[in-house]
Amino acid sequence: MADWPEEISLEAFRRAWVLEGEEFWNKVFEMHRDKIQIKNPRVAIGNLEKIFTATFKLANSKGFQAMSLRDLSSESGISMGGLYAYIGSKNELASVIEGVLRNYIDEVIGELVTKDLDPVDRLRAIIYGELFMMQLLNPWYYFCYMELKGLDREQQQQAMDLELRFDGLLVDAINAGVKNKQFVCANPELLASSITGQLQQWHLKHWKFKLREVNLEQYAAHIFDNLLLVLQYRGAEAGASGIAQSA
Amino acid sequence: MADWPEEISLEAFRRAWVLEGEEFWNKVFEMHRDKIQIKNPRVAIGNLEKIFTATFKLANSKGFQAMSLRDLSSESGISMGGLYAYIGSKNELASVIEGVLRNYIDEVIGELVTKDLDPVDRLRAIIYGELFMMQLLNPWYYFCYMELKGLDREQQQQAMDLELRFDGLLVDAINAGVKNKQFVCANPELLASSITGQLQQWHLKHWKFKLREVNLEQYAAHIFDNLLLVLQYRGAEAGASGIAQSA
DNA sequence: GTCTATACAACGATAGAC
DNA sequence: GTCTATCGTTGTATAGAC
Repeated sequence: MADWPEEISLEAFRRAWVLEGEEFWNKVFEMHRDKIQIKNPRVAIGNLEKIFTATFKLANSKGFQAMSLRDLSSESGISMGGLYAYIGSKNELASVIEGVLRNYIDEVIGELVTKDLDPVDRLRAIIYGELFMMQLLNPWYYFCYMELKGLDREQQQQAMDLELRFDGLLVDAINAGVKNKQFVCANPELLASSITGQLQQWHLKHWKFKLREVNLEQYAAHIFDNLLLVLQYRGAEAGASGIAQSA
Repeated sequence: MADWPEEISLEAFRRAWVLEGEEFWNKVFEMHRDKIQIKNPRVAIGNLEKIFTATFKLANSKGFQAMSLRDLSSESGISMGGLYAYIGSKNELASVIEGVLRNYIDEVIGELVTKDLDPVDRLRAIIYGELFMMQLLNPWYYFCYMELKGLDREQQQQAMDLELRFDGLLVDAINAGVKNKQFVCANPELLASSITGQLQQWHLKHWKFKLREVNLEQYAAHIFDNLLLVLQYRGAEAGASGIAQSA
């Protein structure tokens, strides 16, 4: 568990939460150590990274169902027999990926709710935090979004519950601001859904942001500034995000 | 080709454009008559509807790749041999679905650009029109969104081009309003992308709207009213959509 | 712990009877 | 125009050598 950084930047977020590198894959290994035949962590961690990375490359371009384990074997450089020392079955591989991501999101969300922030700062933290997560775990998010319907019903429900919980964070912050008379909002739940949908665009429509040459900070400021305008927050027009508005 | 209705309602849109019933499936049949072995329209149209409807039911719940032609055969009530009188191959079936939808969207968009509307009315027409389309062709939209990466690169590009063209409609309307000094907007392209993303939520997150008991008119008004707030359009707070704001 | 070789079920697709 | 029967291929998964 980590602390939310005081400074809001991708670099500070990257330092506060371990979502890449050897330390990250070590945590992934620990999370389903029991479902794996290989006991030696040093060898398991390296191969897990190979398998997951290859899965993302193949599934996120042609689709998980269209990816065969022969594809995965040649892309990861691990033989078909070797794969089964790590994954149990093809469907379990997808299930594990969803489980790991959901676990991480839960952890970050759980830490956020303990923070005592005023409504504006809270909304900023949620928006920037989720976008930083999506940036660092981009292929994980995209995979889980696109392949969710391939999982069993229980897991689909857990993913939907998580999304509702995330919406709930936004709703609570909006309602707090409405109570303060800082915000005006007729339907906080619908507005929260809109924000969540816009955040998810960052991984769903990566091609478009690349084409438009929009970077993460610009997109975060765009969502946040527009949200304050919708909430009719005073001072919103001046760029209340505290970060330069995109040109 | 049809005329855009003066009144903005799903019923008026439904009357203006033929997107359901026998007449609709007849148009679908005409659109790829040459790729089909069956010549008798009366029998072909009925089976086409069965095949497409069954495909949507299966693909939109478990995924197109995970759906076997044996599944499709039993769901549609047409034998495996019979299917091949209509579809050429499994991949071509997905390709045809994307082609039909893109064709329809192009037609509606093409008709819209010929209209001479002021910026606010134009934005309203685009938002409501696209949502009405998504409502009537819901399974088509969802299928094309989720299965796009299974199609060949050329077709993926055409789908992305269409989305950029749709964003372009919004950008033009926003820019016209900025020129008129009706709107304030620093980055019309990014705002247009946000709107498109929010519109697509209507078919992507159907479960959530159902859970929240949000209907189409409420969602349309939500997007439109918030857009006017973001554009700092005077009178936006009063619910400029002309339709009662959701409770 | 990783590999090659293989089992065998399920797939897309087609031929030919009706 | 639609069906049943069947083809060859490819898929997931495993056994057993190393």
